[in-house]
Amino acid sequence: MFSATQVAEPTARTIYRKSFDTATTRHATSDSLERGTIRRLEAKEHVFCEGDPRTHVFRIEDGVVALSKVLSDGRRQVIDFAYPGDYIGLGVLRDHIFDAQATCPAKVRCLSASALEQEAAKDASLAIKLYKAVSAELVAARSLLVSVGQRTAMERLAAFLVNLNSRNNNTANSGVIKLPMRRSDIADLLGLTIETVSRTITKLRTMRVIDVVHGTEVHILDFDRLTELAGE
Amino acid sequence: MFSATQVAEPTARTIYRKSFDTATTRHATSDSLERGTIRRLEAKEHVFCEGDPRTHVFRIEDGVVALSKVLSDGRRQVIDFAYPGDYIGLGVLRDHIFDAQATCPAKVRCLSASALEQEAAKDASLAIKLYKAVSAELVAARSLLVSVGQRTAMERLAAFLVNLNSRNNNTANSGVIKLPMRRSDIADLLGLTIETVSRTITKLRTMRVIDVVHGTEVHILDFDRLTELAGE
DNA sequence: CGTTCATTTGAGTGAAGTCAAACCGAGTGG
DNA sequence: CCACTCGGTTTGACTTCACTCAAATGAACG
Repeated sequence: MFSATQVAEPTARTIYRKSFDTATTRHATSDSLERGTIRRLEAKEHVFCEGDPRTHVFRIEDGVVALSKVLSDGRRQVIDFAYPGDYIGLGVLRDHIFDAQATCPAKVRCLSASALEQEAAKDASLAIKLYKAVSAELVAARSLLVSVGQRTAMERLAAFLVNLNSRNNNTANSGVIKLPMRRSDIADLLGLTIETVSRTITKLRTMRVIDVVHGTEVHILDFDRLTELAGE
Repeated sequence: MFSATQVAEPTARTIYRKSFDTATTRHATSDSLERGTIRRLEAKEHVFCEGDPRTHVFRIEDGVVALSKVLSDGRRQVIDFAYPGDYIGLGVLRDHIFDAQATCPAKVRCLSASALEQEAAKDASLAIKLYKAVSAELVAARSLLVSVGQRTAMERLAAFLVNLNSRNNNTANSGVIKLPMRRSDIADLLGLTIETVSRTITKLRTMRVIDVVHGTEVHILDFDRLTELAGE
């Protein structure tokens, strides 16, 4: 809604999980995905805003960036949380149609969108990586849509925690989920209010399914029950 | 939930609007997008089901196909309506994770997913077409997510009608929107119940914003008011 | 230790859901 | 041609889950 004045280099759409598996990335030409300057962001700072020209694609290096759409009356839908390794700003549109905002101190690598495009036009393997990355984002978006459209507050929260847990599992294994974002970010992701998110977390605690430390760290006490609550 | 026994050739994810602009499609190699047998479907028949191996990609030739996810307790979220020219079944996963079901008699062209993949690996321009197509799907999915997560029943319905209208505008210009699907399909798309959809349509009629003929044809009487009601 | 920002908790309300019944063509067959 | 069925839609009465408004609590910081 404000800040983010110095929008150094804005770009497109967020790539999701496993975006560009880095193993196969170290290729002849496609190291355009590796170059690029690092930009540091503080919590709440924008990477780019809706309407900005999409000049860059960003890879998250550290922290979390929320992609969101804000309606004219202030209602806000978070579309996705981008974690380290994920890309944001991919897509075909000239301008951004979402805001991208760090939920905590973060670092992003800035990649030239036009350079990426030109290279992809010549290098099918890079183009396919982009394709796969966006496809993964699509799966994530649709999965969230199912939650928001059909599930209860409890189911949405449980599914959210299970999802976050499986992401983190890829790196450090777990039962512990860091929540590096505000309740309002979670609420806006799940199509709920902060009060409902808070009450639901409290209920999960009294049910002894999770434990919460400092409000930002969730310990899963009963994983089976949690996945059960997530429904389907 | 049943039928669709003869799943001739299942495949991946639905490509959205403007998928593969056909103008540039008539290329050297990429006519793999043009070949392929036609399959006829009756209303409610499945093109493929969740869990089917993703062997084919389909282009809608006629009619409308709904992509949806059905939860174990029967709740259903429609993810997208695919119209003629749209693709369904694109993506990177081995199996389908959604159902695809004709909402009315329809025709689809069946394209081999593996052939498409192999060709894309050699032909950057085809790979980029796939990338653009999936990107467009992503925009559509996220836009729907904003509706379902933040908007009221009235706003969702109005936005849905405006969206359908702009699709049809590309062909025959209008003010008239055909609804070649049941109320339940619309309800499941918007995360509402059929009763709420019905009541909301009735309200739009009494407000003289739209008129409905035979329940399947919407005449827009006050387009400005409708877009206003869609909010943002 | 007071200010600020985020979260939690409480009490009451409302938009959309549920359950149930009526309505409305489009077949179909007596 | 009419009676009946059948799937889909509309309308009505009531309920509920999540929202709103409001206040209390807690954590971080100067």
